[in-house]
Amino acid sequence: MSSPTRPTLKSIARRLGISPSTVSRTLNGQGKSNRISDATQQAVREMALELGFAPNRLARSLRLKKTATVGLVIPDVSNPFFAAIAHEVAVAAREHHYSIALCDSQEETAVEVESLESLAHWHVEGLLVCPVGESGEHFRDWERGGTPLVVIDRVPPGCDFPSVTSDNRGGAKDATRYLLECGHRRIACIQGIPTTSSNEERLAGYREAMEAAGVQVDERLVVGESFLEEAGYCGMRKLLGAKPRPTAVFAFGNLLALGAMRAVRERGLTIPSDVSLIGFDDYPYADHLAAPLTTVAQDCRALGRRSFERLYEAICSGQPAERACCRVPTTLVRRESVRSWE
Amino acid sequence: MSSPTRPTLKSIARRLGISPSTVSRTLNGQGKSNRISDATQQAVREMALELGFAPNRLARSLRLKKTATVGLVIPDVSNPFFAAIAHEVAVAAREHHYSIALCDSQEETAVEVESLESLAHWHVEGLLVCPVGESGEHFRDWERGGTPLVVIDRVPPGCDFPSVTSDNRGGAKDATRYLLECGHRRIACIQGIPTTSSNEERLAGYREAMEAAGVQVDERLVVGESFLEEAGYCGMRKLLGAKPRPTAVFAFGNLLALGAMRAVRERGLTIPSDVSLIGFDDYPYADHLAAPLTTVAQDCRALGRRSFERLYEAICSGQPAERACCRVPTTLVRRESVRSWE
DNA sequence: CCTCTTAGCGAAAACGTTTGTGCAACGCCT
DNA sequence: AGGCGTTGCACAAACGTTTTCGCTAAGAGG
Repeated sequence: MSSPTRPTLKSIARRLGISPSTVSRTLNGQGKSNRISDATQQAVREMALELGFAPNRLARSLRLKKTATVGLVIPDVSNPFFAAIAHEVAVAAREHHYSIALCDSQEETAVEVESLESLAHWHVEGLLVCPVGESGEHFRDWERGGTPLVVIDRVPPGCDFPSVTSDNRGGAKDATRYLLECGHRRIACIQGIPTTSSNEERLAGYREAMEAAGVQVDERLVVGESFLEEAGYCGMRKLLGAKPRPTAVFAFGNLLALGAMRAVRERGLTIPSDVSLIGFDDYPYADHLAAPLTTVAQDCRALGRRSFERLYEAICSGQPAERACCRVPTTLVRRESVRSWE
Repeated sequence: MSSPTRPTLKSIARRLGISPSTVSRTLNGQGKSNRISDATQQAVREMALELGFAPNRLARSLRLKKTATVGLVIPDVSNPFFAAIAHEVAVAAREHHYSIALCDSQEETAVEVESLESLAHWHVEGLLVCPVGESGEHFRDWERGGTPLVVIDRVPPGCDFPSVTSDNRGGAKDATRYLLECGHRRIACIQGIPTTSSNEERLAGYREAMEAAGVQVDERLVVGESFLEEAGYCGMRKLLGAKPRPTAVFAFGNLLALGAMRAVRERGLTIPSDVSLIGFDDYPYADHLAAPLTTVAQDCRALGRRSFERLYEAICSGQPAERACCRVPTTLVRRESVRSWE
């Protein structure tokens, strides 16, 4: 009872007493060019409809060497930032009649490696990946396959695939400059995974702005080593213990900011009167927080869409996408988590 | 240069001067049972390693009639609630060596229908779907295919597939009772899509609690018709305009609560002094909101995991999963968005 | 009546696997 | 020497498509 064996080209052909090729051609709109009579075409279409025929895409893909599928590898889909990217990719893929195979690498490089292999087995036509970022060795293997790949958000060290990322340096620079303009001088930052490009760029932007303003960076004030909430919490605890305490903190990720807020709160302090905070990434809730969060908003939708489109072009052209990095601008959205000193 | 044609069973066989079947058997660990000599097996394995052989899962699936893939259809992956489910499903799938094909139905039934079709073409072995919920007609077609399907969160009208949902009625009852205990009597609610089971159940729980407390439900105080943020906003605006104004509002979704907060804020009012608010769904940010949100927390992880596991069992057993609905308990997390009247 | 088009379709190979069956060659027993 | 069991592998079909090539029959032209 379970499987009434879906109809196939063959079964349709058999019922009509014709050959599978004829059925295939009509159903693919090649009836005219192959001189299938209108009568036959009619019959085929009717029968297909009646039986609810759906072509087996496995067989089709095998034959055509085209799967119309792209892989999407994401460190954690439940992170709103990545979720937004995934959403946009899914929408774009649908528009182009592509399917997407999703893997959640759980922020672990080992899982990421495994995911890449799995997707290779499925012969996806292209790969979109937000790398965990610690290492990029395993991407070498992928490269040999000749399947296009586009990296999103974080570029792992030693990886020169085409990428789509936010303008991290610019964003961080804007944020830091803003803090400086507000009169802050002891500005700390809680960074993410230090080896990732996005982190490095943000750090660079931070340093650059500090330097331009002629204020020395106190190295004890740059803390953190992962993008997770816990790291934000620990980082902020450490910073609050420092003396003199920094007057402003720049958190390099949404989860980091969240953890930082938890630490501040736990200490009985308030933002921004006791300490100012700026985050990276925006989200709908930011507006309603106890201290509405000033943050460097990334355009997740653009990230998702642009990356899919670059990949799609590469797939269609048969060429790997241009190695160049595509930068999506960020915008500083000013809310109320930064205190102004005059 | 693009495609150096990945190695196949055949190519390995040719190089070694043996037959593809032998290669297949060794690589599948059936060497012993098929009396392939150790020498041959050695040679095969080495060659496979050297060429970086990866079996073509399309061909494999075609032959085996097993794709080791499940479809996941979600109304909006960027919604934290669904994102959490997706994450958990992805993790569970990986543990069972299953791949997942993702579709975002964009909260539109038409897209959902299309997604189902697409996934059927791919011959996924099972389907997990969080339905948009307006209608369940199109699920009938799926049923004929004999492929197991599990519905998550919302059960559309007239759909009797196995499902995994939160204990919506219980959760809503708890929340309403809590409001009553706090002394509220004029309690409004902003509902989501009225035809969905989750909405109906929440509404039922609300009514039940009200009735049990002997307070009449004022029908003008139940507003709303979608789960989107905008609906929450409009709903709250309407409620704030009512006279006498309700003292408490129960929003049936996370986005609804968000929209409601926006409306309150815009009106220059505060939660909970001017109006109390309870939400449905929990999220990490709730703690840090201006008025830390009291909410009925759903166990998204359990929802995701349980649904995958039910599906997996159905797949393995060859039977469709039990029609019964699996209920995941909710917990009321009390924060500070509800004012207590004595 | 013979050839040439052209319309209309079928046969078969191929994509890369898996698997049931067949079949040599070898050793062993009687 | 003949029979038998075992070892070690090859052949071929099948999964459901797509596509190249070619075939037949009818009509047109001479």
